[in-house]
Amino acid sequence: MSRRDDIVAAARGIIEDEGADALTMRALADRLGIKAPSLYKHFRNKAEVEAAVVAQGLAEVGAAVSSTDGGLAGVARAYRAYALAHPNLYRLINDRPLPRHQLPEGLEDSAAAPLVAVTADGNQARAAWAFAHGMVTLELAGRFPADADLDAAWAAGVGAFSNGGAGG
Amino acid sequence: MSRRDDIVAAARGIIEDEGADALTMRALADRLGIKAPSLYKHFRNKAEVEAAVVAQGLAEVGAAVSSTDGGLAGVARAYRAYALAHPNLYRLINDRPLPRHQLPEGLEDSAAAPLVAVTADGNQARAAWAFAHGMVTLELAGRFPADADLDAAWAAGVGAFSNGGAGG
DNA sequence: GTCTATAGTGGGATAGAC
DNA sequence: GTCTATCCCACTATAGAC
Repeated sequence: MSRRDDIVAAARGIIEDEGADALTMRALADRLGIKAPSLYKHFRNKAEVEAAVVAQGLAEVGAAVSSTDGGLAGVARAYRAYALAHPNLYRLINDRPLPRHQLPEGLEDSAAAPLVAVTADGNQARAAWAFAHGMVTLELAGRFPADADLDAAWAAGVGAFSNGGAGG
Repeated sequence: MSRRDDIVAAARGIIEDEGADALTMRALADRLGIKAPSLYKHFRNKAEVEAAVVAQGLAEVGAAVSSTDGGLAGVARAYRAYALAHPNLYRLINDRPLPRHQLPEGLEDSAAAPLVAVTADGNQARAAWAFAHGMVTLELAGRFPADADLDAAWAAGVGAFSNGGAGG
C-alpha cells in the first residue's frame, strides 16, 4: 500500500501548491514520474484520490484543535492557524460537500469533538464553527479590507461566544 | 447595450440553475440561440461576463439587507434568505476574490453598509459577517448534521453578537 | 506496476466572411 | 451582430502489451 500513500502525498502536494483545481490525473502522474493511466491501477478514479486527501486533512485539523488548552480561544487560534498554513487544503475540505461514504468511520465526529467540548451545546458549537469558518474563508478569499484588524475581529467573535448565551 | 443585458441575464440563469462551473461560453451562447464566437463582440472574455453577474448579485444582496428594520437579527434573516434563495449566485460572489477592478465604484461598500449600521464597530461587523457567511456556506455545502436545528444556531450567533462585546 | 495508444468530451478564444 | 471554420488546449478513462 506504500504506492497508494505516495500517490496521496503527491496529490496533496499539488493541491497545497496550486489549489484543488490543479489536481489532474496527468499532473499527479507527472509529479510521480509515471503516466496518468498507471494511477488507475491504484485508485478507481480521481474522486477517490481526492477523498483520501480530504481524510488526511480532516484528521490533521482535528489533531490541531485537540491539542490546545485555552478553551474556545485556544481552539479558534489553532483552527485559524491550520487553515492559514494550508489554505488550499482547507478549502478542499470545507468548501464542498464531504465525501462521507469514502471517509473512515467516525473521522468527522472526532474532528469536531474539541470544539464541542468547549461550547455549551450543539447550537453554540455550530454557531462558533460558522464564525471561525467564515473568518477563515473570507480572509483567504481576500474579502476583508486590507487595513482591517483581523486579530481584533477574531477576538470580537471569540468574546461574543464566550460571554453570550453559552452560560458562562 | 440591451444585448449586453441579455447576455448577463442568460449567464446568471445558467449560474443559478446549474452552478458557476456550468457557465461556459458555449452554454451561454446556446441559451441565447447564437454561437459562442458571437459573444466576444459584446464581452472581452468570460471573466468579464462573470464580473457583470457578480455586480448584479452584490447589488441585490445590499438591497435585500437594507430593507429590514430588525437590527442585527433582521439583517441576518435577510442575508440568510437571499443566500438560500440564490445559492449558486451567493457562492459565485463570496467564495472567491471579488473582481474589484471590474465592479462599479462604491458597490462593495454600499452592500456592506446595512450591516455596519447595526454593529458597534468594524470588528463586530466583520465578526458578524463571518458568522453569517459561515452559517450560509456550511448550510449550503451540507456540512451540518441533518438533524441540526439551524434556526437555533442562527439565534445563538445573533444573540452572541447582540449581547456580547458590542458595548453591552 | 508501468507502458503506449486511443477514445471521447469539453473548454476558451480567434480569423475572416457576410 | 452573427456566422463558419478552426486552433490549441486539457481532461477522465479504458484496452491491451510488457
